[in-house]
Amino acid sequence: MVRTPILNVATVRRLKAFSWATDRQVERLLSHMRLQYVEKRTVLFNEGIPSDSLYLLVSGVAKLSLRSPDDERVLVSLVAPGELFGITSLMPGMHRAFRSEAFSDCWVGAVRPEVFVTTLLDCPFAEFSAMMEGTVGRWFALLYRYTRFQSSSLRQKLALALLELARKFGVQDARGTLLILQLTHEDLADLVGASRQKVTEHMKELERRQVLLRDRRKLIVHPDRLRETAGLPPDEK
Amino acid sequence: MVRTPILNVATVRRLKAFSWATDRQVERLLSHMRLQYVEKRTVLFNEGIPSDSLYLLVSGVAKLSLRSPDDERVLVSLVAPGELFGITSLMPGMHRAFRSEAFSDCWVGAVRPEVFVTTLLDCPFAEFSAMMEGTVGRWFALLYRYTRFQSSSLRQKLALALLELARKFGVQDARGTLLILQLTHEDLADLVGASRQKVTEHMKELERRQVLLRDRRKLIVHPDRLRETAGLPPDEK
DNA sequence: GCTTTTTTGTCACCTGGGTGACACATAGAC
DNA sequence: GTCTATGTGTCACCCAGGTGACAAAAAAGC
Repeated sequence: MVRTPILNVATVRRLKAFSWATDRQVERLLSHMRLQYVEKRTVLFNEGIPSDSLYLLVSGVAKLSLRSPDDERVLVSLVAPGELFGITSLMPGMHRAFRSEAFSDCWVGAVRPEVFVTTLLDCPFAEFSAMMEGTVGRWFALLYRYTRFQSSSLRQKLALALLELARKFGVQDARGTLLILQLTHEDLADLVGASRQKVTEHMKELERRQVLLRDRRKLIVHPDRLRETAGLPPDEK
Repeated sequence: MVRTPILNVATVRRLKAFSWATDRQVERLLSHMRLQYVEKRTVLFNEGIPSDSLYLLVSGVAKLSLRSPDDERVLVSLVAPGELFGITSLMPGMHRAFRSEAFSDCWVGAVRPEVFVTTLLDCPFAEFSAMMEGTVGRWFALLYRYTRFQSSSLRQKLALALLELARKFGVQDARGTLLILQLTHEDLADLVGASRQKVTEHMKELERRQVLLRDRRKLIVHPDRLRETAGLPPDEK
């Protein structure tokens, strides 16, 4: 028999995430929080689905993971009691980046992100979330890339890195997406954490396979073929 | 001869980061922005120093990097024109996580984070930044770990992962820091992106070296020795 | 133009860590 | 307690990618 934990204002205010909030704010927040018991191994949300809730882990341990192209599981992080998770819900229209499941039996509180923000910060949710996107959104993309790196071959890492560069520095061109950037193989090597020599080899190979081509020292890439070599699904944007 | 770029309201509003702001907000923000020219290879800020400015890259390319224990440079990201960077300044008392330098000659605008937040969001900076820390702070820590992973051996990765776990799940114990968590070697392997077998080998080795010990299936670690094996400086907290 | 420096391309060789296989230990389940 | 699951420890073998070395090709100075 599982006893429902008591979530009172004093308990919550002791958590680092809320130490700065007032009693009234915490009170209001709690009144909007749906508490649920989640059994070990149960999936709370999956990667890729729209995110409409922010979670507070009340007790137990939660796990954030993702499934790589070759179907390996990457354990991104373990969530400790008192932590907030499911943060993608704070950014407009963003889908879940990771899957979350209970690592042990858990008590979890869920709030709508709008309630969370307006209660604690007293500013419109739309503005807050646009702000988040403009500032930390980029960091998120980075984290995403690095978690993918975890289980990738050098070739895949290169493809992932080039995709990111294409998104940031690419302009359309008759032959593909032109990167307006002077990148040496050494720069790429530093970006993917590999040796310069191997990067040279793989870049040659990618040229041979028509995934990219070079005009002097400018790169022209084929995003869809890059996605393919990176083992990503064929474009969702 | 370098021409100072013109930063007017219309130009700035076209940037993704500000598309949602009003003319008046952007105007006020610009009036508080110090524009500076940064020559290629010049360091804008170094890792570890207090962060008191938020930057907008106006033109050129900036580079975020870090120096790993064995002195390799890790290129974390390249910043494109129109992007904000130096985001650590939005979190209370946080130091720069990465070094930033000009990858090409750049024009950069700097604002105080308080001005940025109060202008665009009209809510107290202290609250906003506490909120950021409680929500995305954790993601930052993750990003930090992953960037470090980039140039680490398996042994170092393990040490880094265990340090993070100790911070989250550790309780003081006569023999060290006890992790209140039932972790299998397979879990650890998924966390650092390695095979279960090698994790077993390295864990044994760490036990032999007295970096950690096991009581049944609970781990007791020695954070300072872990820092050492991870190649981190001996604790700054 | 010529010279110097920086990048690229390609070797041959080495090593950290992946893989599969299997024995042994531990911990739940009953 | 016994039985069965799930973890742990340790092999032998293989391969992706690191390292060093050096030649060829581009850029950058001048």
